[in-house]
Amino acid sequence: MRRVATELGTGAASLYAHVSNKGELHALMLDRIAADIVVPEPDPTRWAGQTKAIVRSMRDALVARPGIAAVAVAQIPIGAQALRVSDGLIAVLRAGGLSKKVIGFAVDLLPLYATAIAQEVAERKEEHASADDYAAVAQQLGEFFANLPADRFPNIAFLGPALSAGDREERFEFGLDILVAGLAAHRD
Amino acid sequence: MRRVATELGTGAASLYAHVSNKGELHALMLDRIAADIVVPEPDPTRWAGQTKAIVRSMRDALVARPGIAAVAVAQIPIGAQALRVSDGLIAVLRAGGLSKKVIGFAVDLLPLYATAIAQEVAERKEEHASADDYAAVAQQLGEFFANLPADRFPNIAFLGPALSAGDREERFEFGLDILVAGLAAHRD
DNA sequence: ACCTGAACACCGTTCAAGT
DNA sequence: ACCTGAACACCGTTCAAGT
Repeated sequence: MRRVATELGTGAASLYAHVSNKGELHALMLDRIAADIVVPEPDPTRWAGQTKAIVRSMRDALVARPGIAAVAVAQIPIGAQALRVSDGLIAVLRAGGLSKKVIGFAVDLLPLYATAIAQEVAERKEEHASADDYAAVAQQLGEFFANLPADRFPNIAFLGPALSAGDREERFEFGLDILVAGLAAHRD
Repeated sequence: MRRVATELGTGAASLYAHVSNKGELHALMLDRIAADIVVPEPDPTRWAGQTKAIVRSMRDALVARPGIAAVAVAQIPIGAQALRVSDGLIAVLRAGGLSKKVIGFAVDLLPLYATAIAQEVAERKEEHASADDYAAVAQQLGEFFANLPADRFPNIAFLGPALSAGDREERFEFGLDILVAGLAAHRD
């Protein structure tokens, strides 16, 4: 609140004439950010790809503002923009032929995934700020796993490099694949 | 740090003789908590159920300590207990016949889900502390969606009560179903 | 109705000083 | 080697006082 106020050229106390607390400001910020999320015109033949595109867009909108993902977890989004996105997501899932029940759950599950991934990115970025040493940390972690006692952790040893394979993007896309494949499997 | 120190009968400064900062304390706490997570003896015929059981156990361990889930997002767990759990999870997924590549990704994705769900529970609990009015809030939210203009949000309107159907447990189990079904679909 | 300065009740961390 | 009190640099929020 103090930093926001400073940015606006006032004191923190002045903000309380416009929002009742930090939570309300967060909710307003989140809905503004939701305006960036792109929802496509539903196409029944491409529902899986369209669903993925929406979740990607959600993640991008959150990742672009470090810190906001942590705020998103605490909120059920009911602003105008959030409703637009929810409606668009439901439209795509309907086009995919999913049942009402599955859609009702998926409309929570998919944003949860986007938020969790975005938060992970933001939180880890805090630790080792520069993107160049992300690879260095990843390699260091790989070495740590490789040097673990194989008799105590035989399955970690079995997995080997596969445990730390792939960058952030690949891992995100894998999760997206899993989720959409799982939704497809739940079609009646 | 101040509260922990008070609980221990000292001042906050004393803690810095044992941990270098709050993050290190969090890491230690997280590994302690991981001791509660139960991993079964792998049974190839029941890998899906066993995978679900581990994720449930992860969520339970986190939900039992409000606030710790938010901490878990920022950390790659490499303590002794976390490694035990990872090894056990990999063992079950191996028994399920998943490929190394899929296991390597799944060993991140499944804890991410447990953590995200646990955080949601903790964060929302802060808002409306008593569990009795959880149902009240849920109903209020259902009414809010029901009263939305159907011409502006036709897909939300189409979904109707399905949008807010199911309690927290059902929604968690649905996500678990989706994830495990998605993993099963990725078997080569 | 909106804004302000000052204060209140908090934080995590550091550091010189103690044993 | 371990502990301490005091201080530093922060927080979000309230409230009487101003316009």
